[in-house]
Amino acid sequence: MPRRLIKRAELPPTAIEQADARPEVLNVTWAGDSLLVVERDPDGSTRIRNERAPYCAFVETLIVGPEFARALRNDIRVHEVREEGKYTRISFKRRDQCLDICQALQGNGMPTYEGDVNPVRRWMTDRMPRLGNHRIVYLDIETDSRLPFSRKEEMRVLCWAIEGADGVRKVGVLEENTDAAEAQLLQRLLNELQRYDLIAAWNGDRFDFPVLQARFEKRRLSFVAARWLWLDQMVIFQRMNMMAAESGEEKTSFKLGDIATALLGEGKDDFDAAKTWEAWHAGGDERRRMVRYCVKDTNLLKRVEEKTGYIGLLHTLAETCNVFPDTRGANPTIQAEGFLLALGAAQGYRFPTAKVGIHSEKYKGAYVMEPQCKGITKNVHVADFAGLYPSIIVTWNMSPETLVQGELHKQLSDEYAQTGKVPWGYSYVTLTGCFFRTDVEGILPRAVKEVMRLRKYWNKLKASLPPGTPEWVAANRKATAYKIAANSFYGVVGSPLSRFFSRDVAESVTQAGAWLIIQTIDAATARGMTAVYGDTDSVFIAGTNRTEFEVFVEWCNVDLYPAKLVELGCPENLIDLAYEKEFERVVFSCAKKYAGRYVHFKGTAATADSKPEVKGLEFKRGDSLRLARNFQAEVVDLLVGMTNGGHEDPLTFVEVVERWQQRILHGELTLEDVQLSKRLNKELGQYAQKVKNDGEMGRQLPHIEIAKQLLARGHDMGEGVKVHYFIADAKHPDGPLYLAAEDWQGQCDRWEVWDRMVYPPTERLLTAAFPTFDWAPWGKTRPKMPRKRKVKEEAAE
DNA sequence: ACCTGTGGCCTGCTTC
DNA sequence: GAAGCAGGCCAC
Repeated sequence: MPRRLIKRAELPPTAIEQADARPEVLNVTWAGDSLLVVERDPDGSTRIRNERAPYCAFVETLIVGPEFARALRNDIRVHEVREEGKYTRISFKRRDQCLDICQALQGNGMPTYEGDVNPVRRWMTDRMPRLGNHRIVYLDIETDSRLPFSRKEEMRVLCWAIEGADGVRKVGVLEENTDAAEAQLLQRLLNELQRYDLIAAWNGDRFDFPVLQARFEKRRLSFVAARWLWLDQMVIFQRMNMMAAESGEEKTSFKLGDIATALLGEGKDDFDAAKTWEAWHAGGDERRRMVRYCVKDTNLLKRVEEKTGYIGLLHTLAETCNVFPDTRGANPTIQAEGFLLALGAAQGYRFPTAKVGIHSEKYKGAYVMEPQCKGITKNVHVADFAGLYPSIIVTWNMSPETLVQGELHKQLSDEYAQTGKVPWGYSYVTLTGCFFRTDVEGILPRAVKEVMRLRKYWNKLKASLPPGTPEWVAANRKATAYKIAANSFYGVVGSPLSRFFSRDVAESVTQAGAWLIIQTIDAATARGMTAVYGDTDSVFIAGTNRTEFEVFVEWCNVDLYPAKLVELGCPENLIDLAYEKEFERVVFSCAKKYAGRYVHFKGTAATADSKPEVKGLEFKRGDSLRLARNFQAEVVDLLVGMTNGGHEDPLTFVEVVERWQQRILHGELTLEDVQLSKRLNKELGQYAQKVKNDGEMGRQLPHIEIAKQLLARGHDMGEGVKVHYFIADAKHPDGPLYLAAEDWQGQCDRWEVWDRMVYPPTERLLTAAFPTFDWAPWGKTRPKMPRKRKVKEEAAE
């Protein structure tokens, strides 16, 4: 069996990607029964036009037959019936009628296709328009600080600042505290925005955009939101940065000031944003400072983009997936839907109408091995599967429509049980018992292959260009966009809310992966090596050397997998194990938590400034104490650091532990040292609240209780907000006392900070590295409380 | 039309 | 102190 079937990287991209002379489409929005289409002609003129919203469903031409087609044409709800080859398109006058008829046809055993597709997506899929080259503008506004966000309708806008990607800056300041002056201020903003197509603001979806919308309406300005794409730059930063963040410190805050400081080495202007009203009211220098602060913010937004290129990448992804680069277009489901519907349409394939209200049991996921080694383990070799899930999808030809179901599945299972051989024409997944037909290529494997082909094309082009040039950056973005798209397919198949959901397919993907790892571990063990760890797509092997392990990996690729996959009926083989790195030493705290230092990474020898690899430890977590992170970082450095590391005497670490213990119990502590940060992942009201057995309301988690307090003080405490707090007194008579960070007075519960928050994470790591040494005694610093007297004794007095 | 997935560790709260 | 639950964040 050939190891590689895809050799099409030389071919040019599809026609979709080639430049054309059609108008650029900047935005399409669904309003009532029409679509608002924003377009720009080659001469640069922009216009908004109305189109009838397309409400369509497809049926199979062969099944529907000419007579039923006639009946449909005579139905008053039907606008048009058109045969388009294999499928017949039925257009409806209203969306609810389209959905009703789909359900009725489905009930009568006539399958319908794509009947639930949103009209904007329908339009995009039918047209495959040329995505506009959106002119980007960064925006920030300052509003009356005396009002909370919940009263945005009454919240006067005090000033605005915009900066185009081209560097053009404009500012507007409220002249006087009157409605007329504000109307004038906002009208100027609207005029300036006409030159742009995409508006980016930090936290824009939760603040700037809704406030502006509310104020435009309040001041009765004529305003069509659909003219622009609205992009919350913070949301895409969070999404794209998730993959890149190195330490926990970077994750504690998504405030623009903190991000800019970390990224650009320069934060926001020194100005208290909670005092905008006072600053505006004072006028003069105070007011000018507020305006400067606002201008600086928009400039930071622009520079964050120049540094990260995330909006540029989003635009490329949007182009690739036939969606718009706004906040919504950053969702993987939206991207995958856009890509798959477009690919299906181009290849004459339509997807079944999505069923509503499916909810399903969770399915089994990846294989994670308990670490099999204690202490400091030397010379551990790591191999992983390249693009595991996409390659499984192609190798087994897994797709919702190639999955064998019902009676045939039973027949094939019986046949397999009797003969011990996978029936011809099908592939088999051992751990789920699912079969996939292999006589036709599934739409999902087809999509994965197309994405892989295009990724190769752009990578090859990138390699031919001088690094850093605009052409190189563009090719790099294209390649990255395709990689992201390829990885999102599996998640979308596993999501019950997506139209491509198939529990069996998703579980077969993960279980084929688990099976592959287990085969690999078994083979390594049979050769006398020791598998010490593995997670999803990786194996960690000790008791071998570099040459032997290289030979083993090659043998897996050339012999082991091909033979096993033929037995399972796989039509091709994209499975590829790659030797990634060797750890000189590695310490496992538990599954998903370890630290190690390299001998080499992908063949390149580690140098004195190579950083150790740290996974999952509190050092990497944004919700741990800074003191806990710094303490653990020092211990990690002594354990596995390149220049300071390599210590193997526990007493070296005892000194460090005692120094940190003294510092925390007696030294100076700042708020930043001891505060915890946790996100609100729901609206405050959505959190479960229990009633205790005694009838009182139970306590909620500290960050939720604190968030309620802050809300009462007028802070915005919506979903996504990070709550900062600290432990003031763990032994307070009314139960543990947590306080909001803003209530910091320089005091906290030092014993609690050390015993419960700072020491345990590192204690676990030390115990993992030196299992025979007792690390517990350093963790009990709180003095014993005088024993509480029993109520009886008290009463007797 | 809020919404990619599962596996795993850990904390805080309540009850037994 | 153990067990069960909610919730957050991380590995993949």
